[in-house]
Amino acid sequence: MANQTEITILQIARKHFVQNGFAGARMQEIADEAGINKAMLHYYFRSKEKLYHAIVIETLGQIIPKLAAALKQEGSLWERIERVVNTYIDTLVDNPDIPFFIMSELSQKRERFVLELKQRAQYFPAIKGLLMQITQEIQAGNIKPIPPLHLILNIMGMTIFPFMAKPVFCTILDFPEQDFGELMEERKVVIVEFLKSALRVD
Amino acid sequence: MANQTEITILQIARKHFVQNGFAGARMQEIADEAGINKAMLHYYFRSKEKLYHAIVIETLGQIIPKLAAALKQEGSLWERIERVVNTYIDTLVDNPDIPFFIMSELSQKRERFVLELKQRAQYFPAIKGLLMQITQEIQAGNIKPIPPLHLILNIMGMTIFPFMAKPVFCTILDFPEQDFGELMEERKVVIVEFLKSALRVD
DNA sequence: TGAGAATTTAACTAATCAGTTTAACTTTAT
DNA sequence: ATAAAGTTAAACTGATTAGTTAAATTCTCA
Repeated sequence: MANQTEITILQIARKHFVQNGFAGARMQEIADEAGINKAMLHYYFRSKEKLYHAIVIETLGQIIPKLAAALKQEGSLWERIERVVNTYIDTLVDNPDIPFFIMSELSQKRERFVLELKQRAQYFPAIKGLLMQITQEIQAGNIKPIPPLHLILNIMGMTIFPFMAKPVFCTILDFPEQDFGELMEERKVVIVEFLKSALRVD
Repeated sequence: MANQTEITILQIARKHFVQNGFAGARMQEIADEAGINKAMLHYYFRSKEKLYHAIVIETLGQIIPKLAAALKQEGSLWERIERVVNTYIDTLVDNPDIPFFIMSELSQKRERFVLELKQRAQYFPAIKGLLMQITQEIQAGNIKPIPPLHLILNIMGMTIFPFMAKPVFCTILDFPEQDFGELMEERKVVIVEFLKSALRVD
């Protein structure tokens, strides 16, 4: 179906944009690898710029709704944190080039990307809800005091960063790349336990 | 002096390569902004590829020796961790485009970059020393057991990730970008306290 | 002072690539 | 069946850009 073709194109094109940058990606090569020709590629997406933008939309669509769902569901602070960590890790194990694409967006089209984020502000209350829940738990004396923004940065950093650092990490520490997915699975437990230990009250 | 000119060119060129990718960066624009002309730019660096490579060398030189020094110095595990965290944060506050440049390297020239890292293997024993020290402290019962690789990922993630996520973080959480440096200064303390709390034994 | 290095300007080249066009062929739905 | 939409191949265009060259000017320092 056309729809399936479009999805294939978007996936392959994202790989090319990540590997070569916007200016370095070749419409001809994207078409070749997608099994269509250049005319068709323009027929579907009109221009390189519009193709790129379609990928931005697609990529945000792959992660923001899942994350918002994980945050919106009822549950204790720990259940929520666990869902967020698991959602990130599952998504990034399946789509390891997402962080690289977003970083290149932030490098090259920061303003436009931030605008795209703001248009999805509907999803953000979920994150602010998490912030509020952290504040409440601190006030109730259930977790150790910590500035909530720092806690959020800690959680996201521990969860997302390893996917970005994979090649450097594996090189410097002689860690085999094929075992990396397994290590990330371990992290689902390790991170939550680490957080619980860091935040438990005396 | 020629040397100062070269350093200026490298700084400006890195900015252009980050903002536009390798293929998208323009030798003419780099020359213009560096206050020289295109002929001079080629006179200094011979080609775009060699200029790019010079930036890789320069960038690695800005971070690896500092980090190795922070790790090599004598001291307790906590003194070392504190030095590493402070070194990263200071370097990244001063050079916020380094993470973006390295990510683009990892996206576009992963193999070559990994090779470049391996050539600096002399610096890595310092990191393995940290790993060993963690293992020893666990065995001595001074800190809570945790797989050392995960602990390293936690430290690096909490420290480095915020610099990568800055625009997303500030947008989603309505945090003013001009206060970001201050927040990172806070993190020097917050991260170490968080680690101590997470690793303290009952 | 004088030679060699550093720097500028401007024009040139060879190659590349996004996007268009045309003309033919195939599939799909009515 | 037939019209419309989907698809292909190939050639073309217009624009851009890395790298070169040559001729002139300025700087450096021995």
